[in-house]
Parts: sequence; C-alpha cells; structure tokens
Amino acid sequence: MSLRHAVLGMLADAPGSGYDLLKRFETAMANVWSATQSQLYGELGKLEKAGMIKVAEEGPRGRKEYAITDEGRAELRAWLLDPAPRPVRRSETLLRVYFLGEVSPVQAREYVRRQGESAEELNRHLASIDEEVDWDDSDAALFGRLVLEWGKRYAAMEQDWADWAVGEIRAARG
Amino acid sequence: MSLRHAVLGMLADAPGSGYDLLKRFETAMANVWSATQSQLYGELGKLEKAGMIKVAEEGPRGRKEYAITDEGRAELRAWLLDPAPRPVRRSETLLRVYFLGEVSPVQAREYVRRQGESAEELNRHLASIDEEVDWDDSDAALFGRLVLEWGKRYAAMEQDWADWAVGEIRAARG
DNA sequence: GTTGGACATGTCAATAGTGGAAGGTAAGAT
DNA sequence: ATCTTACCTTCCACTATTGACATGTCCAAC
Repeated sequence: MSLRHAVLGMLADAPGSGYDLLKRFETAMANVWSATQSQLYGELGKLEKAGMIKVAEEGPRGRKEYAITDEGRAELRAWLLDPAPRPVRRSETLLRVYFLGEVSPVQAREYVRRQGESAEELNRHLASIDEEVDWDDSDAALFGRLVLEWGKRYAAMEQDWADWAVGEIRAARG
Repeated sequence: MSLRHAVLGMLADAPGSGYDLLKRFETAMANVWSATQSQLYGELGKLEKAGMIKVAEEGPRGRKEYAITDEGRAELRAWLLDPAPRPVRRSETLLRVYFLGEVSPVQAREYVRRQGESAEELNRHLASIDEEVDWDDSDAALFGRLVLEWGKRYAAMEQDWADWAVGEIRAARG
C-alpha cells in the first residue's frame, strides 16, 4: 500500500490537486514511484474517506486542492519508521538474462549490450535533472538529492555490469 | 505478463510440476522473480489452455508434470528478443527516503543506516549462494552467474550509497 | 468568436498479485 | 500401525495496477 504513502508524502510537502500530484508522479517522483490517473483519483477518494486528507480549497474547473490532516501525517510518520522487510525483487530484465541460454550467444550478447546502453541513457537523464534542479538547503532538496544519487549509482552499476557480462558471454561462448 | 515467461523459461530448462516450480521461485529464482502458489497454478492452467505447455506425465498425489511445447518455446524466444521499455521503477525504500524530511535527522539517519545493513546482509547471502553452487559450463550456470553478479553489485552499490547518504545527512543536519 | 491545448475529475473492465483456507496423497520413521 | 512430514492442487476474497473512455472547464492566441 505504498501509493497511499506516496500521496500522503507529497501532500505533507505541499497541498495539491489530483492533477498536481499526477504531474509530480510523472516528473520528480518518476524515479521512485509511479501511478496512473485512475489509481490516483481512487486513492485520493479513499484517503479522504479515511480522514487522512481533506479538501482544503476548491478551485476552477472542479479543482479540489487536498491537504494532509493530522491523522494523515501520523500515518505517514508511522510508515516512515516502520521497518519494512526487504522487498521481493522482480526484474523483467534479469528474468530475461536468466533465460538467455534459449537464444544464440550473439543474440544474448546483443541483449545485454542494449541493457548497458539503456543504463547509460538513464544515467545521462539523471545527470541532466541534477543540473537543472536548484538544490537549496530544504529537506526536500536534501532527500531528493539522496534519491537522485541512488539512481545515478544504480545506472552506473548496470552499465559496468553489462560491459562485464558481455565479456563473460564472449569468453564462454566465443 | 512476465510470470508467464518465468514459467515458460523454467519449463524450457526442465519439465516440472507446479510444486517443483514453486520451490524454484522460492530459491534460485527468488532474486529475479517471485510468485505465489495461487498465481502459479492459475498461470499453469492458462498456459496449458493456450497450448504453450502440456501435461507430460501424471505422478502420485495428483502430481502433473508439465513440459513446454514448441509453441511455448517460440513464445519464450520471441519474448527474450523483444526489446522491452525500461520498466518503471517502484521502490518503497526510496519512497521512504524521499520523505524522510518528515522525521528527525537522527531517525532519518538511522533509517538509511539500516538500509545499508540490509544490503550488507543481502550481499553475504548472495556470496554464500555463489559458494554453494557448483558452476559448470552449462547455459544455466553461465547466465545464472551473470544474474547473481548483478545482485552482488546491486547490494554493494546500496551499501556504499547508504554510507555516503548517512554522511550527507549528518553534514546537512548535524 | 472559435479553436486548441492545458487543466481537471471520474468511471470501467481487465489483468496481476497477495494471503490464506481447504483438502487431499505418499513415504519414511518410529 | 500410525504419525509426521513433505508433496500437491484448487479456490476464494481482496488489493493494486493498467489503459481506455467519458466529460467537462478555463485560457490564450488567432
């Protein structure tokens, strides 16, 4: 149930409408969590019913600006400190690698090579975000930077791994 | 729809019953994909109906040993070579980090520190698997080793990141 | 003045995934 | 003999996620 907490977290930062939050899911949050519009509006409804958020202001075009309530903030804090079990990893990419024996060594190598390229692209993308953002000394900036750095390290790791893996396949299968 | 391909991949390697596959999801595959029993038996039914697998042998205790069919193998190959879009990342852990401004700096640091420990544990776990497994020169061994190495690099990356992040929080918030 | 694009919410059907209950068989150990 | 443990499948209720469709409003440019 993390969508719930993603929404609470964003509203704890600043009030906003479903539409506002959707934009954030598409940009700043995209590296961390994603949600579609249908999911989001559904969750906003549930959160309001549960008293964790409330409509703070109604704007034009039916806009409803939600704000977090004390109950919501309490729930968010509790979740933040709750020691979560290591999440199950589910990687379609790795799943493919695991079964690459089904195709030819050349195709396998090509697949891994493309993974490396994709990681490189991700790295560039994250670096450009880093440059664009004006990192002030707010909490949002501090922790946003930590998350971005995680992404950069992740992408770099995948790139290195792909280079290494291509070599391993070549060494083992010519 | 990757569960489908995980099942096909395992059956391409060797025939097996739902129960057999379940064991593999809990062990060798656990770092790559997971599935529960209800999902698995449901998927086996669908795959059989679709003609991608068939019951090769019935054993004691209602055991049904499934084998992949030519259609199934074709589907698996097609999927392996299909260039997948970079999957959306969804990390509950990073989501928490992103909102750590909601709790005290000490609590935030503690949370990140625990992440690092958890990564260390994962690393040890993967290293022990590496030692236990007898890596022959089969395809399964080659690609299994690549996947395991990915996991080790991932865990090492998380550990390093956590150490660095603890320092950053301390530097910014005392 | 109308048109196109950004803003804004809502609902639906379908698929995917979780967790647990229920029901049963075979084999080996004592 | 019986008992325990491992083996094996099926079903159900619930939540999460996707993608598409429907419906409308405000604003700026032309």
